[in-house]
Formats: sequence, structure tokens, C-alpha cells
Amino acid sequence: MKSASRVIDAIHFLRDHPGASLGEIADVLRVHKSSASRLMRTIEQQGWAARDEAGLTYHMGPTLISIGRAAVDQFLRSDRLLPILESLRDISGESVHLALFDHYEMLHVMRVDSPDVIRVSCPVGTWDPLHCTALGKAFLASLPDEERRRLVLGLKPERRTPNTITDRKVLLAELEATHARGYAIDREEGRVGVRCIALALVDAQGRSVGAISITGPAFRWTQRAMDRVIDDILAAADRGMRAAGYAGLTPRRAARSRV
Amino acid sequence: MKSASRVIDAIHFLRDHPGASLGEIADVLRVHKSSASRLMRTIEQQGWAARDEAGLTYHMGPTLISIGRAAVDQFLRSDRLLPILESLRDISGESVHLALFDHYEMLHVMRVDSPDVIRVSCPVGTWDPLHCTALGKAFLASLPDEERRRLVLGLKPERRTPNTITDRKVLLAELEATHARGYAIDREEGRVGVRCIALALVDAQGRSVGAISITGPAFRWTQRAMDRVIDDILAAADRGMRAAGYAGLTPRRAARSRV
DNA sequence: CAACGCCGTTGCGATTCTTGCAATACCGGA
DNA sequence: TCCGGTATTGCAAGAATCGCAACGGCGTTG
Repeated sequence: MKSASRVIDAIHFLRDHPGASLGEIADVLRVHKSSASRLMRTIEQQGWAARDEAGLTYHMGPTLISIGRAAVDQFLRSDRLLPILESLRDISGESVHLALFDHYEMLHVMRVDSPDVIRVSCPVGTWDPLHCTALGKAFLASLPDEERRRLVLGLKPERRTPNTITDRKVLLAELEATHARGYAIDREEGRVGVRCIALALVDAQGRSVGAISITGPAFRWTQRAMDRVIDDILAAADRGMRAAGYAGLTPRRAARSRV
Repeated sequence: MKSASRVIDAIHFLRDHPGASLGEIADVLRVHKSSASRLMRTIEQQGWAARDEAGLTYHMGPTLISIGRAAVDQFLRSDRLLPILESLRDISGESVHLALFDHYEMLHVMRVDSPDVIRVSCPVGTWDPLHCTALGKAFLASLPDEERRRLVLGLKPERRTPNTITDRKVLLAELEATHARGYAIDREEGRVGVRCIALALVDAQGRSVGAISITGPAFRWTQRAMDRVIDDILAAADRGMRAAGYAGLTPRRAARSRV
């Protein structure tokens, strides 16, 4: 099924290279210019690509906006992720959240609450910033270097608590550490009294989609408490993500989970 | 370019029929089940489709989430829509906003301000509800009947001002009138002292993407003021949208603009 | 001013990829 | 165990696609 892949490859290329020319597209797809011309015309007619006035450069078409919207909807209705959240809650005893990257923030879309009377829970549908949450840091850390830098340099890391990282350079270093560690930690950086760890959610093609966080009150969800369960959490998350058709943890993270 | 269209048709079908089986997909695409099987496998490998555990039903894949996100980005960076907003501002003298439908609200993404010292302007990046803004009503009115009903019946029309429509049945009737009229009117339903008219933005394939509104203070942006420029506005919007690769106004609206 | 280079588009024959069929494999229920 | 319902695979026929070469538009250059 070669030609089907070509359509998808073309859209992916347009995503990463807005304003590409026909020649570039033909080059990347390894086809003749004439074939690329015919292909792009078809895609354009379907509204999945658009050209500038001159007809020389291609962009993603507006119809893809509604595609993405529907994809988020169906993603949420899918019940394949809930078991992951539940298993992480059972292991940790704390609330578990799933958030997607959306408009430069993390959008909370799914939640499983801690059974404890004292618990932390963020309403579904609300947004959290990237720089001061474990969710955001896990997501950022999972991105390719270039994209991560672009995002970090584009945001304004405003102070939320005394622990908030407000310097972009420090944040980038923290993201390096997060990447090496395999999971993100929020040490009361977004809200006083709240601590989280979070794991990036990466699809089978390696694209970062969002993150899953385990959130608890700082007096209980201490470093020691995290250390006690982190191996189980990493193992369970890796299993669950793979079972749900995602990439699972990266080799480095998986290595740690094998300890 | 038949096979390229097939991929796109398949995704569109999955959007409208989440959980479709292979048989249904083959049926819609007018191909043999075996071909559909091979096609869907390819799409699935690319992350654009996903199956349930049993492998019997298909859904949109998580990778499409990032596709949609990038499409919004490129949509905003495109400068083909700005001229439309500017021309509408010049005709009306009021501020013009462009919003996309996003998570059951209208997301403001582009703005051109009125030159007047007294003006209304909504920050880019903020959301407005569907039921009490011209943007939302124009978008809803442009949808197919079934989808419109589904959306309206799903939302909670909370009161914002004395003029807010809080009854879903009344709202549906208002949307019928909006559709017939060709543009939406907000009579201080969202904010006291603010009036708007809005036009739906529909892509070349007939999919509603968002809306464009012209917003002014109620003392100046009166029914009489609107009547004075409405024909010019409709004509300019129709021209501009078509030039930018969108559907332009519907025949009914266009008919009015020919008056 | 004409020739050139660069870009995207079109007509056409060769070929590659895709298709539909039939057979196979799988699962659950009778 | 067999049946009805799925999805998948091997294979030959066939159709859609490909690459080529030629064309037309546009800006630059000699």
C-alpha cells in the first residue's frame, strides 16, 4: 500500500515544513514532480492542503482542523487509556490525570481520583501551563530537541509559587534532566502543597501527544513515597501504553523500570 | 488520483462514524473488503487510525491530534484571511474577529481593531460560548441539521445578560432564522452594550471551520448602522472567502448580497 | 530583446501497484 | 463440532499510476 502512505507522508511533511514547494515534496516522497503535482492537486481538492495565491507553496488545509477536533473527541471516548490511569492510581494511591498538548498548554481530558479523603484533582476541560507542571515538563522533555527549544523559547514562564522555574535556560536544563530521568517531577512549582510526577504519552510513530501525571499533596506524596513506587509505576505505564497502542516508555526509561 | 482520495475518504468516514467496522469502510469506499483491509492496515501503521483490542472497530488515531494542532497553527500564520478582516473593518468601521470552533466554544484567533477610540476588542486566545455570541450562532447555523441539534442539545445556555437565549428550543429557532437570514446577530446577548453580526467560515468542502464577527458598541453599531452596510459586507466577505479558498457565502446569502 | 533557467502542468506508453477473487484463519455461539 | 460471522493472505488480471518528455508561464540574464 504505497500510495496510501504517500498521502500521509505528504501531510506530515507539510506539517513540519509549511510553505513547501512542489519540488521539495516530490523530493521527499521520492517521486517525479509530475506525480507530486497530481497527488497534491487531489489532496488540495479534498481540503487537506492549500496553496498561496501564486500556487507555488503548500500549507495544511483548513479541513484538517476539524479532523483534529474529531480525533480529540474520539481519543477521549476511547476506553483504552482508562485502565492505565486506574493502575497508576492503585499503585500510588494518588489521583492520576491525563492531559493533551493543546494551544501551548496542557488540556486536562481524563481523571481518576485518589481514594483518600485528602486528594488533589483538576477538573477535566481546564488548562495548565507547560513550564510549571509535571505534565507540561514531561511533554516538553519528550519532544525532539529542536521542537522543544522552539516551544520553550516561545513561552513566558510566569511565577506561580516560590519554586516555579521562571528562567528559560534553567527550564531547558531541567527538561534535559527530565529526559534522562525518564519522568518529570513537579516540586510545588505550579501550586503550593501539590507535587506530581508525570510520564509523556507518545504514539506508535514517536509523536508526543500528551502526558499522564500522578498528583498528590506534598506532605504525603514525598520524594520517598515516589521512590517507593516509581519502578512499579514505570513498569505499569510501559505495559499499559503498549497495550493501548502507544510507544510505551523510551529505552532509557524502560531500562530504569527493569531495575 | 483515486487511491489518494480513498485515504482521505476513509479518515472522513472514521470521523463521522467512529467505531466503524472493516465491512462498513469497504462499503463506503466501494472497494473489496480485502482492499479495505490492506488500506486500513497502512493507515493504522501511520498512526492515523486505531483499532479496539479485538481489532474489529476502527477509530481515528492519536497522530491526527497533532495534525490538527499544526493545521490550526498554519491557519493562523496564513495571511490570506487578514485581508478579509481588514475589508470588513473598513466597510463597517468596527472591530472584526475571527474565531474557530474548538472544544465546544469559539476560540478567538485573529483580530482587526476598529480605528475609533471607542471600540470593542476580544483578546486572541480567549474562548466565547456558542449560544450567546454571533460567532457561535453563525457557526452553529452553518452546520448540517443533525450536527447542529446534537451540539445545541449538548450545551448549557447559561444567562449572561437579560437578552441571552437560555432555552434550547428558542435557540434552535433562532439558528433557523440565522440560516435563512445568512448572517448571525448578537443583540447584547453575551455582553451588555455590545452588538455583533457574524458570518460562518466554511471550507471548500462545505465543512464549517469557524466564523468572522463584526463587533461594536450598541449605541453606535445599531440595526440601522448594520442595515446600511450589510450588503457591502456580504459581498466583500463572499469575495474574500472565495479568494482565500473557502466556500464563500451560501447561495441564499449570496442572493441577498446581490440586492 | 531574446535566450536561459526555473517552476508547475499535461499527454502518453510502459510498468508498477492495486484490485477482486477464492481460500484461509480466527472467534464465538449453537 | 460445525456454522455464521468476522479479518487476512496468495495470486493472476487489470487498471491506475508513474516517469518521461514536451509545453507554457515567469523572472532574470546576457
